[in-house]
Amino acid sequence: MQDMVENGGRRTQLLRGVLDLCLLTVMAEGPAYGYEMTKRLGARGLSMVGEGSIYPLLGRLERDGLVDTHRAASDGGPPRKYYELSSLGRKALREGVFEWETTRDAVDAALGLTGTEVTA
Amino acid sequence: MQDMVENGGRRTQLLRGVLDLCLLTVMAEGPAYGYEMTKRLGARGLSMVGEGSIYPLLGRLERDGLVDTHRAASDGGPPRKYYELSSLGRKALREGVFEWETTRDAVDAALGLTGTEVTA
DNA sequence: GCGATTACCCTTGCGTCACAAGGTAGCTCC
DNA sequence: GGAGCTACCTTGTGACGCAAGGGTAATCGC
Repeated sequence: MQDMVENGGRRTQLLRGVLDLCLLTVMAEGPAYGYEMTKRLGARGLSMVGEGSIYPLLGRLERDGLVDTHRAASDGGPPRKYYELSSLGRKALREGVFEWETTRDAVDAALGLTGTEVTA
Repeated sequence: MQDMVENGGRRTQLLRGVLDLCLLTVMAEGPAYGYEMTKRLGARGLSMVGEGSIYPLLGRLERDGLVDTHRAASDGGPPRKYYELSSLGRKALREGVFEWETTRDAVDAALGLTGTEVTA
């Protein structure tokens, strides 16, 4: 039950406050539905983000007016609920990414990771 | 009461899972006491990390055996409680920083920030 | 002596949020 | 009819950053 503590407890914490941005980014490339987004996130390196994480999150985004939704039949299975960025969502994404970059750099500085890195 | 929502709600979330690493990093440069660390963190760009955030955290680090502590008189005020990395803490710091770097890069990728940046 | 200020410690309660687990519905293929 | 996939959603738990509030010791001005 607490295997998450053994596995990726820190990772879980580290994803806080960015998962919504990741989802918004995925949508920024076109409408998407929940089940699909878990896979897309996995393909981008966020391997372990499951449905239990994103559906509540998507609900919040919808409630806050950051996304518009519509349902459409799927070729095999229950109808899909597509999520799409609203203009408000686009703004939130821009601001959120900025906050991420700022905080990320501050953390890197605090951890003494500045400059020594990389970037390729 | 919810001004934190207006101020830095996301920032608060973004600091989750890294604040302990920041503290451990500060200690890695030598023993330090709580009150001082708030200032040192501020000097490193983590401006608004207050005592209410770090004392519970320090308690956790101590409980988990990542730091050793001792008290010593101060020149003016109540005695200071100095925190110092244990070897277990040094290990946790190394691993934690690695997890931070990994997750940070995955998030950057998910947000489409790869390569285009910077570093200066 | 006494209030104010500063350095320094700590606890309580709150709210957010990622996640595991569990549940439902529709379709296909055997 | 059941195995297996897609696809949706809810409930409960736990972690943890933080504001607020409280306490103690030294110093300074009066």
